[in-house]
Amino acid sequence: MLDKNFNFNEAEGQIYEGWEASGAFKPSHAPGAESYSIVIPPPNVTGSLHMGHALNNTLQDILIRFERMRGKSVLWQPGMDHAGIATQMVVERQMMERQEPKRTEIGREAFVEKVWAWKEESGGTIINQLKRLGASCDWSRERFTMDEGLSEAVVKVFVQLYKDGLIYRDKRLVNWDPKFETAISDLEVENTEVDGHFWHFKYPLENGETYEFPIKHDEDGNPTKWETRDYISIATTRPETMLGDGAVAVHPSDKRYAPIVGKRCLLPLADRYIPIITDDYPDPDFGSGAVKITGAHDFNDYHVAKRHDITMYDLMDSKARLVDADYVPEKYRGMDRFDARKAIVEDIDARGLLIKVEDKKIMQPFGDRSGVVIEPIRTDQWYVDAKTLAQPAIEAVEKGETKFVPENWAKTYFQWIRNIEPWCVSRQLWWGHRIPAWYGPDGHFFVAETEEEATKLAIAKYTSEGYTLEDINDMRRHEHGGSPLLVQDEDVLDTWFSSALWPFSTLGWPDKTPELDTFYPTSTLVTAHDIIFFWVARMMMQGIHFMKEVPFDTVYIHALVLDEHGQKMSKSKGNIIDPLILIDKYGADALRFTLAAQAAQGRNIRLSDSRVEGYRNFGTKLWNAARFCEMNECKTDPAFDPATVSSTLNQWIVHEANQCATAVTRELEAFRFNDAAGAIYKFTWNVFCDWYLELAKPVLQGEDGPEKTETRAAAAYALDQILKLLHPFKPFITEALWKDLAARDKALITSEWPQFDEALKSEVAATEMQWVIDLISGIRSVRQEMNVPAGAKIPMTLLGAAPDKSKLETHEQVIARLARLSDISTADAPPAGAVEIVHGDAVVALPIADVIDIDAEKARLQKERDKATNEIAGIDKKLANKNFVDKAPPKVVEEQKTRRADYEAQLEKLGQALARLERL
RNA sequence: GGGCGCAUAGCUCAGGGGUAGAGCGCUACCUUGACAUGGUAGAGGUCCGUGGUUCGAAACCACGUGCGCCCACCA
Repeated sequence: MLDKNFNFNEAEGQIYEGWEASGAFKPSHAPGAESYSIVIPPPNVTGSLHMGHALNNTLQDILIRFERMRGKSVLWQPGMDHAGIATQMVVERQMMERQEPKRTEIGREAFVEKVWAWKEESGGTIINQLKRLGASCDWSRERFTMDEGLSEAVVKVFVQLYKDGLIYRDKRLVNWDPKFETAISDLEVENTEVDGHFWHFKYPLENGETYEFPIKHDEDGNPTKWETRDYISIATTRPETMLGDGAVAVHPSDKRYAPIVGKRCLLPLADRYIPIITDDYPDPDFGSGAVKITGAHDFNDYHVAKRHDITMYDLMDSKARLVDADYVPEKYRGMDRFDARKAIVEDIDARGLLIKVEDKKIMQPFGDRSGVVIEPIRTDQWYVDAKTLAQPAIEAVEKGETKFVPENWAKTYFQWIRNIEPWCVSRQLWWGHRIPAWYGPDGHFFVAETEEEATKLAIAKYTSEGYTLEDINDMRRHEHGGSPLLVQDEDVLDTWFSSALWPFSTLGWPDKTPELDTFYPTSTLVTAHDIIFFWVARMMMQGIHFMKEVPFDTVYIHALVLDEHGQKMSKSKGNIIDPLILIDKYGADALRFTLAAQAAQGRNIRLSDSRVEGYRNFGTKLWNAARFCEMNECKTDPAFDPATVSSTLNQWIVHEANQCATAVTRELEAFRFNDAAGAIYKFTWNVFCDWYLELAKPVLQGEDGPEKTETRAAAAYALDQILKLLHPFKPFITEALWKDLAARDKALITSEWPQFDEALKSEVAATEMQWVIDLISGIRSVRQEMNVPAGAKIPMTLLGAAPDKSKLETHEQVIARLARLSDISTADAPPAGAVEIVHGDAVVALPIADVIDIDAEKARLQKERDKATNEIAGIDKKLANKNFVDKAPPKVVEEQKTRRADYEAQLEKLGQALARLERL
């Protein structure tokens, strides 16, 4: 006997272990089975489960369980990401807390070892959390981006792209994170508007030259007043970079500055002279119209400097301190950039060259992980030629080889990928895939899979340049102690470089494995829109380049999970809802169902506790329905054939279950998780529990016989259908019930998904049962309105034609029970003093004269009559419209006519009932 | 500056050319033998505004208003 409630805390773990132990999570490889695969978006090894993961993995698990039950050979490939910066940060922080020596003190090797140790010890908490959620990944295939196989793939890809000319080394301006002292890609920079200042400086002209600068204009913009200036006015939001100015630029059309173009001005503090040049970049209407050009510290200026061959002065070191260089005045050397800013403004002011300071909102770049201001710095880095790789990735989506769902997200994808910039992939970190490039003498470098390979390349290269082997050996022993000929690049690759390979690297590439054969391209990628650029686009590029096929058929983009006020959850806001707390409180099933039920396409999800509670209650409802079935010995009967049931009630539930299966299947196929969840919810609660079980009670609790036997089997059948259809959403409770209710040869997780079956349809039964349900509802409604005590039983008389009378007869017992009737009769004329309900073609009379309030009853009937009259008026208006009758589809016109007739009939009966009341 | 999205019940949100929906909340009644984590019955809506398309618009289109988000080098 089942307990009164599902003890999910106790059961979930056991059930999960049972699944895993049975091998249910592995692909079936059943002969002839279609394959279906999903690669998990690998969570950071440092991570713990947040609500975004919960949603993401719930949806994946729903698809996986659905397809598994549909008989496909299913692989959900799990794994984790080494998350370069994030992990390095975590371990360094930990070392600091333990007051251990710093990373730089213990050296690279020791540090990397520590990270691995940390990973073994506490990395991957999230895997266990995913298991608590019920994720049915094939854990035997778990991968890690830094494990041997995947690292091999990374090296192969890097070398191949290099050979293809799609990876190159370049010195250019890059986004530099001074906290982590590494380059980062454009995507890792977050531009945020902050309060800043706009400083206006005077740069004095060389040799005290002067010019007339217009300061007033008439309506037509012609200057009316001039002043004599011996300087050019520039404005900047970043005064500290002025030391690196190589020029001042104005727009060629800017007449104000025409007299001084080509001349030079003094760069204050630096005491250098720099040219005044023209370029299209300055906007004459902004600021003073003159822009200082700092080629080495600003992306715009960089391009201007390149165009005009203007000297770039590198001002900052890796920590964004001013460098020790002859072009930096001694005073500022070694100063932090912000200290330098302050000092420079003061010094400019002291020289009388500060015109004014304005407050100004400025867009400032921040490192997405470090949170510090990003500094554009010139460095040597490795770049991927993303533009070339992007081409086929664009075409693949254009041609529909990969589809976005909702398709709108394809626009976002296109917008970015069509304007893609070179991707900086090198990071000055220690935790990650080391770049397979080796440097040798004379500035040569060699890209190869191994040092041995690189050495061969080097020897060939140096030999070709005329060096003898002996020379090379000399070079090898160049320094005392024998420095090696080649030194490997110190840098590692961007984490996303390895995650871009995830769909094929996890399946065994570069080896030709059966898994690659079977499961690539993967079927569906489930992810949120915030990593379309970081991840989806890059997987598309790498997947197509290396596999010659797109990595997935469909990219399903789900919503972001927000808090109940619509705010993005974040630690700093303190509004994080921890999925594990919800799981403890309401069970994994409840959380999963909530997320699925709210996962409408193209919307954010606002999560609230009450919703989760509601869907936990749904589980309890199901549990108790099952308990009822158990108590009434509704056992699954293998010999039961739903197509041959004889009672209308059973035909109806079979029909409804079939309809529900069709709906759930259709909605899941279309990734409409919310509609799928809604369909099974309604069927379970509003059809099976509210009506079927109630209607079946008289039979189940009545005398033994064929009808009772059939009903028991039908109830068990319907319940089994529910368990199956609900299983992807609520795997634990359904599996528990499946196991408890009957001895089965298969666990629910591997049972067969209900398929639509034409033979199970029964519109006749559906119509008949709807009549019964409406009748009962109608009587209940009137009872309530007339304040008939809930416990009181009252008689009822039906006035109607033969078909209605026959229906009434069939279902007399349940109607009496559910509507609380003492006696049911039929008649041709209504009894006196009765409340009358118009029900289809019939009239239901409840002779409760002694309890009814005549006026209230009149009011009720009048209200209904008014409603019917209004409806008829509305329909008449339509039907009177010639255009409507002519142009609307005949079906719609017919519909309106039928509706009108129905209301008309109702109106007539209501009129008669009112007339009878008048006579009382 | 470009791009995307959203305005429907008190709250959170589905839906979608003809008849307005869910969950939660609210009101009244009900400890009836599966379930009070429940049952029954209710109240509650100018579907943001304006114009257009259409026989018909809450739905489609345009504009407006308000609110989000993404991308972007205005110093």
